[in-house]
Amino acid sequence: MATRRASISDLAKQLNLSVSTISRVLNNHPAISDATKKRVWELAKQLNYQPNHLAAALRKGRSNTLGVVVPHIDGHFFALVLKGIETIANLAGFNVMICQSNENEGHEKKNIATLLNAQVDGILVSVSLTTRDFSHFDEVRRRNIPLVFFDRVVETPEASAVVLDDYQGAYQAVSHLIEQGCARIAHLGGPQHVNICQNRYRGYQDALQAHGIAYDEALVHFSNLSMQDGHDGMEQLLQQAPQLDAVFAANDLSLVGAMQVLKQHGLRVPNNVALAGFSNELFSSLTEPKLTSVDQRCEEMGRTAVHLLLELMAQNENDEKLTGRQITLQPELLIRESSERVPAA
Amino acid sequence: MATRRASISDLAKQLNLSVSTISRVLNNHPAISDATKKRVWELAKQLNYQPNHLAAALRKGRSNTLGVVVPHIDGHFFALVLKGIETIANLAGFNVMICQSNENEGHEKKNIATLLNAQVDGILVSVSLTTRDFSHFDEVRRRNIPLVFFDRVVETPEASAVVLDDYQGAYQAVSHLIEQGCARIAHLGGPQHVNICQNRYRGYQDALQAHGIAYDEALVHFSNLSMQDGHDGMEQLLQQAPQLDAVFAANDLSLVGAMQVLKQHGLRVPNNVALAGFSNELFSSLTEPKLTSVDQRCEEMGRTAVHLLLELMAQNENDEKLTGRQITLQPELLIRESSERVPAA
DNA sequence: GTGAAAGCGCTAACAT
DNA sequence: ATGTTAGCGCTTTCAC
Repeated sequence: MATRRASISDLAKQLNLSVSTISRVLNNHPAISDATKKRVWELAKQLNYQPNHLAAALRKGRSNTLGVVVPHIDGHFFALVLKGIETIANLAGFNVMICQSNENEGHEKKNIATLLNAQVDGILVSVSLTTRDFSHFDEVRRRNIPLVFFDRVVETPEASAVVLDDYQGAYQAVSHLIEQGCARIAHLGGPQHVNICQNRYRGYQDALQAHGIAYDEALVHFSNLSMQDGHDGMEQLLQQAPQLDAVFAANDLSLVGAMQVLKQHGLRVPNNVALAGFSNELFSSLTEPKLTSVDQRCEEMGRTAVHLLLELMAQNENDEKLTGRQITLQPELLIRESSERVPAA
Repeated sequence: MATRRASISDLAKQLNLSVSTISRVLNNHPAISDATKKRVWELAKQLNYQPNHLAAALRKGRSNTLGVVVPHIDGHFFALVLKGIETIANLAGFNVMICQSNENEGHEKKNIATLLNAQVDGILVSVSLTTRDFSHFDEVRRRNIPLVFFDRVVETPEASAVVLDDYQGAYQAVSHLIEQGCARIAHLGGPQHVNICQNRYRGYQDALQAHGIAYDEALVHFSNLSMQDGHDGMEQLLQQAPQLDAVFAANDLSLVGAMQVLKQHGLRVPNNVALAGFSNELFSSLTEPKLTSVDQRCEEMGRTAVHLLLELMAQNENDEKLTGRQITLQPELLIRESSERVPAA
C-alpha cells in the first residue's frame, strides 16, 4: 500500500505549531526563530516531507510550469532548442510541458488550449507552417499569460520573439564563397512565403551585389528543400547555367541532394563547385566532403527564449505593461571542406 | 487586465443551481435531467468555461500528467520515442512532462523527485548510462506510482519495460551479410557492460556460428562507437585482418567512420567490403552508398511504453497488484546499398 | 434529480 | 515570532 505523504498540517500537529509557521519555515520566510526553523526542518527531513506543488499552484494561481509548442519534437533543430529550453527552465525552477503541433494549425490551437488549461505560467511557441489564423494567441494575451515566439514568429510589435538573423547568415556564407574565388554562385532557395527562406534569399542577393556580382535568375531555383528537391534543382541549374562554380543552399538537406548530382556529373567539390548550406545538421559533418554550413545556435535560441520569457513573467508580476521585445541571434558560419579551396599556388 | 475565467460556482450562481449539479453535468454524470444538462452546457459555452485542472487534480490526487526521463532530448532515437510517447499520451488525455538526465545519475534522481513532486500519474524512464544506484526507483514504487522502463531498463522481474530485441537485429544483419556472400565479417562493438551492446555482440556471434563460420577475435573491435572510434577501429581491423569482407557495427555513427577508412584504403563498398549498421540514423540514408541498418522502431517503442503504462495505471486504479510485464519489440533490417552485392553473373 | 457541506494541501491577509 | 482564518476550484458523500 502507498504510504500517505506528510503534509504541512501533519508537521504542525507533531510540533504543536500552526500551519502558517510551518509554511513560513518551508518558504524561508525571515521572521522565524532559529530554534523553530531547526525543529521544523528536522521533522520535515525525518518524515521525508514533499511539498504538494499542486496545492500551492492552486492557491497561488501559478503552476510553476512553462509550456512549449513546437512543430515537431524530432529533428535536429527543435530537439536542440528544446534542450536549451529545458536546461534554463529547470535551472529557474520551472517544469516544462512540451506539445507538438505537427505543422498543423488545428493541433496548434488545441495545444495552446491544453497549456492554458494546465495553467502554465508562460508559453513558448514556434508557429506551425500551416497556421494562417492566429486567434489562439489572442486568447493567451487576453489571459495575460506571457508568451515568447522563437524561430517561427508572428510578426507584430507587441509580440516578443527570439529569431536567427537568417539574412546575415546567408550574407556571410555567400561572401565566403566569393572570397574563395567563386563568381557564378547558384542558390537553392526555399518557399518564399516562409520568412526565413526569404531572408536567406535576400542575404544571397545582397552579398552578390555588395561584391559587384550581377544577379542571374538562371542561377536560382526554389523548392521545398527536401533532399530530392536539391537533387532535381541541381540538375536543372546545371542545365540552365553549366558554368556555375558554387552553390549556396537554404538548408543542408537539399545541399546533400545537390552534391550527389554534382558528383554524378563528374564535378569535384569544392574545386569545380564549392558548396555552402544552412542549418548545420548532424549529418553535415558526416558527408564527404564535409559541408560548410551556417549554424543556427539552436540551444542558445532555447536558452534565450526562456530568459526573455522569465523577464516578461517578472514584468507581469509587477503589473508592468508587457512590452514586446525581439531578440535577433547572430548565426555562425562553420567553414568546412565543401567550400575551402586550396589557393592556386 | 486579465479577465477572470468562469468557474463552476459562477455557472451555479447564474443558473440558480448548486455547484455539485454543475460539476455532474460537466463530468457527464448520468443522473441529470436533459433540460439541466442543456442549460449548463450552453452557459458554459457562452462564458467559455475552462475547467481548472489543477483544482481537480488536487481534489482527486491525480494530475493527469505523465512524466518522462530520458538521457537527452536531442538525438534521433529519443526524439522519435518521445514523439511516440507524446502522441499516445495526448490521445489518452494526458499531458507529458519531459526531463533530461544528461546521462547523469544525480540528474536522474533529481528528475524523479521533480516528477513525484509534480504528482505525475505515471512515469516512463530510460536509464542513464552512468546510473549505478537505483534507489530512486524504489521511492517511486513505494509511492505506488506506475513506472515503465524503455530501451535502457533496470532488469528486475517486478519492473515493466519495453525493449528492442537487439540480439535478433544483430543476428539478422549478420545473416544478411553472410547471404550476400561475405564470410570474414568484422564487428565494431560497443561497451560490453551496456546490455544492448552485449546483445548485439551475441547476435553477431550466434549468426556466425549458425552459418558455420568460425569466430575470430581478430575481427572484433570494441569502443564507445563514436565516429572517430569507428575510424580508428577500422584502421586496426584492417591491420589485424586485411582479408575481411564485411563489417557489422553496433551503431551507424561508427560505421560512417569505418567507411571513410575503407574508402581511403581504396576498398569499394559493398563489393570489397559490405557494411551493415544499427539504429537507422537520419544520416544513414544520406551517405554514399546508403547504409544498411537495423531500425529500432523508435516511435513504436514510445507508443508501446505509454500503452503499457496506461495498463498499469488502470490496474492500480482497481487496487490490483502491479505485475511486471516486459515487451520486446522486433527490429527491422533495412537493406540498402552498403550491403547489396550484385550477384556474380 | 438536485443540494449542502466537507475537504484536497497550501498561502496570505490579518491578527496578536 | 507565531496563530487564526479564509479560500483557491473542484469532487464527492450523504442527504432529501
